[in-house]
Amino acid sequence: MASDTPWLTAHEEHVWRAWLTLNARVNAALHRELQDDADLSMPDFEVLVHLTDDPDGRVRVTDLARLLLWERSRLSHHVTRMERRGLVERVECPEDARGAFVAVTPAGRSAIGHAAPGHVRAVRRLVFDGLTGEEVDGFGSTVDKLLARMTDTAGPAGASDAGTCA
Amino acid sequence: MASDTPWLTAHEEHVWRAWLTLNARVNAALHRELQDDADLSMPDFEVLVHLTDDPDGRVRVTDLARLLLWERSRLSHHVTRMERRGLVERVECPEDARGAFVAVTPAGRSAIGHAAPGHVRAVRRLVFDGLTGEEVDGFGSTVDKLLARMTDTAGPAGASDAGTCA
DNA sequence: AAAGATTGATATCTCAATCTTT
DNA sequence: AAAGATTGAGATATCAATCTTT
Repeated sequence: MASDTPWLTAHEEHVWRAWLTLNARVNAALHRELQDDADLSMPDFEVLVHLTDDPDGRVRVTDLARLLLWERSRLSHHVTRMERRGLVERVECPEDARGAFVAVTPAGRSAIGHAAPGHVRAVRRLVFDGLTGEEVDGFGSTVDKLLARMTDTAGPAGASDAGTCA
Repeated sequence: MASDTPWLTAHEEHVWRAWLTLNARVNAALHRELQDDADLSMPDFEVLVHLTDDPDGRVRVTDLARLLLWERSRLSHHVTRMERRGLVERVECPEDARGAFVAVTPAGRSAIGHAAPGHVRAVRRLVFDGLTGEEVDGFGSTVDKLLARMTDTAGPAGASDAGTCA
């Protein structure tokens, strides 16, 4: 390893490793939870969260990709698979024939409705229970600060902002 | 959604979403960094970190899987691919003919040596620069607390502890 | 039979084309 | 040509067998 690189301090190294490990464990636990409860993967769940957040239950492909921080091609493949399972469907966009919506189906709503309570319980149990209000606050503001600093530094493509179809 | 589930508070929900987003962005940035610098993926890098941490540069398959929080089968496939690229090699275990070591090759050491400085710089830039010492401390102890609480709750298989071959 | 590890089939992700509409 | 989206090929991940040694 090159000798002129400022290395992480022992404490930082520890924090960094702990962060990586914590993430892996949280993801694994939530994955199992969703799988057992509703036969959904985490990506499935994320997609459904954003679709059901919309009043009309449908979001333009590019917008959804931006919300998810995914590449459009990944989303397209994923939608194809979820469509095959009846969880979502593609809907043509009247105002722009190039575009398309992804829309939740009743089955999709049912699936996330079935999954959400257990998922929320798991997030609570894994992340928030046992932390003091002070800790949650400090944790949150630190995460926010980190996030704010990199908002325009990373992430695949900062696409347009067309909330509606046009 | 069922009505008797204690939902996340607005603040917790915010923290949780921020956490997910931050992770996605950090991972994406580090991925690009490693890819550009040394043609390594994050999983490649993680494997090499644990191998080069060992004095002999080799670790038993099951132990490595535990360190990585991976399933053995994933590791086996990954080792096959890394072996094909000359980064690691499989070594028979003399004391237990069932077992095997994964060992770094000189090319593997060279690759991680080439990747490490940029990677460390990126971690510093993304996560630690701009945080006060207090914030880093608070962040670290919170992450530690979370991690400690779930140590035996999650993760694929808490395997044996054979550090050496036997 | 249990432990250590690998294999094969399938699902998913990534990257570079491709296709259509603007 | 640029924007919106999809496709196909190759890489990686997951899950359930399988194989060998203890």
